[in-house]
Amino acid sequence: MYRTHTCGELSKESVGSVVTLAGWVNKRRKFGNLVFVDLRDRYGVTQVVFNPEKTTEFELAEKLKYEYVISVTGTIVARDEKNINTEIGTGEIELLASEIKILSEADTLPFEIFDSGKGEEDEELRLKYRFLELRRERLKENILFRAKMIGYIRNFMESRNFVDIATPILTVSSPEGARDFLVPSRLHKGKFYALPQAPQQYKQLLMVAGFDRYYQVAPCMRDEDPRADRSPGEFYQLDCETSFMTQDEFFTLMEPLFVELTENVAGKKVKSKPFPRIPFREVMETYGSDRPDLRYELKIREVTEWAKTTSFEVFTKADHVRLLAIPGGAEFTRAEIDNEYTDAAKRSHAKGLAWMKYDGTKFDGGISKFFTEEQLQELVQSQKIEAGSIVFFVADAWEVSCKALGAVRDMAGKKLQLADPDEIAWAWVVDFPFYEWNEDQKKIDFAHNPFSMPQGGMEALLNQDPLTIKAFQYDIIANGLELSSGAVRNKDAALMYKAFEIAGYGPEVVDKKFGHMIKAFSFGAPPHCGFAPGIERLVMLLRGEDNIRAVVPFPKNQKAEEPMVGSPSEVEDIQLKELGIKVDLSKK
RNA sequence: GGGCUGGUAGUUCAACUGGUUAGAGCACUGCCCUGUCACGGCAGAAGUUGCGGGUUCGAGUCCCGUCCAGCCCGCCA
Repeated sequence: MYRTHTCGELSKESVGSVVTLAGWVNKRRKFGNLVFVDLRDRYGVTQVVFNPEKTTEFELAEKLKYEYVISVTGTIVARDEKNINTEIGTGEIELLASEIKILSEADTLPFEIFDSGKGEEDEELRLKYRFLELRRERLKENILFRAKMIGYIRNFMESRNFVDIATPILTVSSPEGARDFLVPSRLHKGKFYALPQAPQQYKQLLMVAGFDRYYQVAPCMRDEDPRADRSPGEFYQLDCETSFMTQDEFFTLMEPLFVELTENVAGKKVKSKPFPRIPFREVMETYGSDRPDLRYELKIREVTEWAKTTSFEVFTKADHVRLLAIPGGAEFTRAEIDNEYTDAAKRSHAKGLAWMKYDGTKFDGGISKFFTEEQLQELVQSQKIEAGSIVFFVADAWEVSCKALGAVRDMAGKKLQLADPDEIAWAWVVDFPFYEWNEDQKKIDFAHNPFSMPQGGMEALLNQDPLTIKAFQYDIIANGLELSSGAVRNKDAALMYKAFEIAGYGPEVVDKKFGHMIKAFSFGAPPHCGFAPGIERLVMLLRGEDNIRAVVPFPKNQKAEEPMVGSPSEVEDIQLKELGIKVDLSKK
């Protein structure tokens, strides 16, 4: 028998019993005639003591090195009062060893498992030895949390009559959306399957089929470049869809899941219940982002009217002038303002970032000299500027004036540590625009999913300025992350043809691309809506991680490679031949 | 595809304006140690400073090129 107990479960109650533990040598402390080993497994750490008077295998114990795998039999003894270790769960006892088996030796490690809290090793190295990094506490806990969370989600979904249905992995390529991963077909040379970017069409077909409530922890594959919060290549979604529910009913159905995950699984606080439902336009104008961190206030305000009364040309000529006053920001240095905040604003396409500081009686620095005393006092009164604030301005088109200050808001929130790490501020963003103006092609485009239901239906499509039509399209956001988009779907053929017509697509295009969907909808389709929160983002959010690779067991690097197994790789010529594929690596 | 930051021992970092033999912690090797828990002590081994070229009496440090990594933009609901 390799073990009778795990390294995390023994306590004072077990004193006197003979047990066998197995695990890895986490730490080892040698004295001449006494060896201590911290034995680690998935469940915890137990101290093992080797005393030459109690074991005939002391020489073996002296050979133990980091990460050897051993099995030790001995007696559980209580530690003396002064030797109790309160840092570990099993700190009141130790295993006095009599017998030891070395199950596996370990080479010198590329990095230490026991985390001494210094800097992090190069990520390339950690990915190459991911199986070692996964032994570390933080990563191990993230992976265990992920499993626990998915288990909780399944229970929640099942208890509400959702049915777990698997949809195809080998499916069909579609030109819109993200770039597809392709899989060549052997039986149909020259043809390709595509890996699903999301099971969007299948889940709608399941609604037509009458399954009523569907869910799946679904793998999604997209061949796009990664970001810190975006996995290269593949990720998972809690994909779900419901029939016969309005948008508000759907929110009410799903909200408890996020509350419970926050409170029961992660042990954190939910900032506001029920979750705020903020229209897109309002969230943009107030926070400068469609996924703001709502744990802190810092609201952007429009001051275009005030700006017109000044003689500062940058302001009087602009379509929109907005400001963001940051209490405490008067402390910002010139270098911070110029390099960090201005840079953030410019990345959001602002031409510049104007600022001035307010000490409670007067404004100083930046653009303050362009305004009269009366104009400044009016600003203090109307915007309730607090003493010690810095006031940032962006004068530009609507979107830029919002987004640039949103980027400034993000940076201030991070630098001033305005967010409580133990709090999750959930919210629904609703009323996304159905269409948007494509400046490059000078035409109207779908803003998001063309299958969303336009608010106002056919009436709106026929009579309203398309750019003012809203969709039953929503996001669930938290702490600056977008967890998911979702929508009430458009299941009406006439509505769909009209919606596409406005975006410049004739019925033949719709039929070619989506004929199978329209056909399905023509045989009795229930009204339906859903969403698909990202699993990795949920874990990141609930664990407070800011890199997606910290919550994925075997992630790909920035170039979408997996250094450990060496994917992607070349394949045998015979494999290519079977597929009728020739590789041409010449440029262009 | 573009921008920013970085690349020094197995690893994490240091080396002031160019200046002796490139240092330290952890890991590794050997020895000492019976109550440690980031144990301690003594000794030791460990480096093509990413790579190539240049400037210089002298380059880890300056210049040019190149490769690699992370983050950001593009892209991605």
